[in-house]
Amino acid sequence: MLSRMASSTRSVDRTLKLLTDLADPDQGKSLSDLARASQLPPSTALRLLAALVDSGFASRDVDGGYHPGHRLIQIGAAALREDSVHEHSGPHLMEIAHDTGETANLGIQIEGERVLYLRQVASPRLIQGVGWVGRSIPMTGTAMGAALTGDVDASGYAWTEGSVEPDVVAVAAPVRGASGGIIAALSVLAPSYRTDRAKIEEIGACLVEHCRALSEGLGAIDDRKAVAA
Amino acid sequence: MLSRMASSTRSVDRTLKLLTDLADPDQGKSLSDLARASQLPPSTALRLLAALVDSGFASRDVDGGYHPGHRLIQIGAAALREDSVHEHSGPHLMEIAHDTGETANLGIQIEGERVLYLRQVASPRLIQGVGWVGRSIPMTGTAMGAALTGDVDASGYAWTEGSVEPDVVAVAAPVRGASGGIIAALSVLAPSYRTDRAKIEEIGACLVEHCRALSEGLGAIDDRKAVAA
DNA sequence: CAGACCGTTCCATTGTGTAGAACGCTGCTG
DNA sequence: CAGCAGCGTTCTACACAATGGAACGGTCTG
Repeated sequence: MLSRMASSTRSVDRTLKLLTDLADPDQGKSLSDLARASQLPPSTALRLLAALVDSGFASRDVDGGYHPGHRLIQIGAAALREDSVHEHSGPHLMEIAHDTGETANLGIQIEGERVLYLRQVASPRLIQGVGWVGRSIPMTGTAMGAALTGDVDASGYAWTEGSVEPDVVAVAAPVRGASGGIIAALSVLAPSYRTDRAKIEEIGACLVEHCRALSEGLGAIDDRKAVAA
Repeated sequence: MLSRMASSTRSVDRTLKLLTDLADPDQGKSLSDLARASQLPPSTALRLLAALVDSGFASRDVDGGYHPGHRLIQIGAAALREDSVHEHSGPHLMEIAHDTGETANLGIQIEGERVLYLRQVASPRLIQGVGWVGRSIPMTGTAMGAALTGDVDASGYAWTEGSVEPDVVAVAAPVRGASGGIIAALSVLAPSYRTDRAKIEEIGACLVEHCRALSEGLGAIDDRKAVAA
């Protein structure tokens, strides 16, 4: 691993890595956890985390554990607000969740090879435990990934079974921006046992229709340049 | 300004400052703008920003301007998801906006002295231009601030006129967590000309009711410790 | 009680971050 | 058209900020 001859900014790179780990829901949040995840000596991790705490990017609870800080929440909220897709998808997601009775999601492509769940409206009747917002899944083999690459059937949607989780059907359709390119995807996740072929078609039609409306709204409003680069 | 003898982490502190400025909607986004805002020589700012870009925290558009990057969006989404207040306030905000016909907001206290707008549902009929999410206002003299400090009238809400913006009435009520402390506030913003005393009372009653329901939901679910510290 | 693991402080070493100088570029303005 | 101002960028020698090993006290386990 003698990589990174990029620009000689070790402490900064390390701190940003720590910051990323800090926001990762799957990670432990103790000093040693974070130090180990970043392959740093505890003393170094401690100092860098202290800098994050000083700046409000992290906070510590009484047990000494680290959490995302208020500044991170502030910046995140501001960044999301600048994302017009996120902004306008809200009502559509709610309608989709209502009409299909299943969980509706908004996803975008990040880092070229993954899908980030940006927003989620849970099935109205089902009290759903897991939230996927902020997590990412691979592009390949998933309905979201197919939709984001434009790999959809004649009706305009893609679907898979068991790709994200076992016994779950995923249906997805692409959202297009003002430039015509695909900038996001809407999807629905539903348990396999209550999802037959007819249901999938119904969901697909619903998604395609809402994606069309959402794309139209986005095209009319603004062309945010570097939002999903 | 000979402060910060804190812990000797200059480059990190500076980078985090740049990151904060980057997400500030009111700031210019060119290299010189950011360098000036942080009082840094351009060469230094360039290198630190390059580190942010390398890590995906920032991105550059074709003009050379800087923007929040995908990682920032990812982290922001994850951080917001961990905030149970944000999560559960959604339906309440929508109902409030629907029932009152005005814009409903969720705010929390940050840095001890300011109120951060975390979430907003615009008035259903009014196509509202400005979004306040991610921005902050002072505690003192605002309805949000009063609600967050518990400074409410007998009915359980606080209101002001013209404190955030001229000719706007603000009404706010506190949300309480499992520990009983105030962790957030819901508010409604309405133009003065269509808001008389009776309307304010109506809005106040609506807010208090929803805050009660929201607090109950939060108390029953989970006690997120350091979320508003 | 020994051992493991934790968070934290300290400090000599060194390598990373710093900022000034210099360059090419674009867009003003007299 | 020449002159100037401001931009983004590269390069470099120097100095100081960042590093991580060692050592300490605390808590938890077996």
